[in-house]
Amino acid sequence: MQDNRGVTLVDDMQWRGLIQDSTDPDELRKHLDGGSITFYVGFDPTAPSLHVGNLMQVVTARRLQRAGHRPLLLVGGATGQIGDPSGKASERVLTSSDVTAGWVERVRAQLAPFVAYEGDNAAAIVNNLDWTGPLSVIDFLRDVGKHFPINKMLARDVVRNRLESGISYTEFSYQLLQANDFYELHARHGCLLQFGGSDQWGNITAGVDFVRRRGAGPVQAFTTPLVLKADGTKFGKSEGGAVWLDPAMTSPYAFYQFWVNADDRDVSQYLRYFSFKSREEIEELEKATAERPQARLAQRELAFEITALVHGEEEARQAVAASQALFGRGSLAELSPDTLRAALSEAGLTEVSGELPGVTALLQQAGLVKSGGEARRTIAEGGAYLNNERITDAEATVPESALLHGRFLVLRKGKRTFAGVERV
RNA sequence: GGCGGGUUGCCCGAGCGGCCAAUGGGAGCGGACUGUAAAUCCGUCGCGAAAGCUACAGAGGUUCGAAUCCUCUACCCGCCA
Repeated sequence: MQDNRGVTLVDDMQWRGLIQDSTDPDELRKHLDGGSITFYVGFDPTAPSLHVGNLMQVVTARRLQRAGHRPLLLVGGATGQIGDPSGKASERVLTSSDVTAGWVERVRAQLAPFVAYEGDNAAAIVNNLDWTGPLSVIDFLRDVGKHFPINKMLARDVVRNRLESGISYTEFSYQLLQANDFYELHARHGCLLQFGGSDQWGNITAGVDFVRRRGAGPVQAFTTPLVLKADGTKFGKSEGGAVWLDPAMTSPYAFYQFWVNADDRDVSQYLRYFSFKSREEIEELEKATAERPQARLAQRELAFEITALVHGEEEARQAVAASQALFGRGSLAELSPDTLRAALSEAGLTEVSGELPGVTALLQQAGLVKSGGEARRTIAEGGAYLNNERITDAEATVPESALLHGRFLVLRKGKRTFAGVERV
């Protein structure tokens, strides 16, 4: 399987840096560059939405399908109720079953648009609760547990790190469930490959071994690298919180802004990981970044593509337009009412009626600050702006004449956090 | 089961009975410089306009006055059995 220049899927993935570990590089190449195979990647519903940290897996699944392979996207209705100890310093508090059930549905719906359901390699979304739920304890212990030597399990880093701080039998058992998933998917759908984040390596190889021990397989696996940021902070956080894929939790505008603000040092790697642009296009953008970093061409292209992928082209275009309107050098008064309203809606628009509150209350109502004290402090620090003009007096009131087009106010905190107010 | 130590603001971590809303670091936030970048420097960082209020695991108590002393409760960590 290769494109017209003889570049295979695995070549491309290696160039992109997508393959961290693999069970057997030669076999992996045979599978991925050979015919069409069925693969799976799992997502545990640990929140009401996926976040950008999950995007690597989502995009990679899409990438494999585009190359002709058949994706099984697994939602962890069962494993999500148990809790994966991988990478966790302490036991997690269980979420109630019905809450998890709700998250399962949301995650399932969220995953759906990223893959195609037609053709020979039509994707399927599966839920491990379907086969784990009906499994009796006796069957589980006899058919699954028997293949897991305790001494091996205790030696795993994930478990060893927790021996001191404590780990319950529940979390200790997690990898058995995930291993069994691979077996079930192999048996039911002929799944030959699993991939996941590098923190999943232990769980994944447990599955590969398990399939073999039960006399099936062989099956293969690989992991994608952990996404790192040049400044050492965690990837996927913005303004304190996670960047979610759900537009109700992170607006498309905020989502777009997250990518636009990518560090110059990181943007090239992000393009390789997340974008479907060709190697030539990406190298072109890398050159642009090196020559004119201030233009942020690579960031803009990345942000548009990913926002369009997650929220659709129309939303992405609106995020771009809003960003241009708010960050453009032009005067806000010159923006048409429609443009202004659209931009502010993207950034977050609060309605007020009647008399305009003072600037302190306004900042608070618009959600830019949490308390009146913080509003005052921000003003004192020179970090609050009304219609792009610095607010100098915390006691100031807002005159009617400040309303753009007779109804809008543009509030800003710091350099890049905007909020709109509409007088209705 | 016995003995000892611990529980402080988002995190780590100081804290003499009054001068403690609580040292310091990190994160966060703002400013300057820039490119809505990085690095750096500066400022800020419970609520309240203020008076004041609420805070140092929880509940009581001693005291004019407690994060600091006493008692009980919960949780954590050592040592012994």
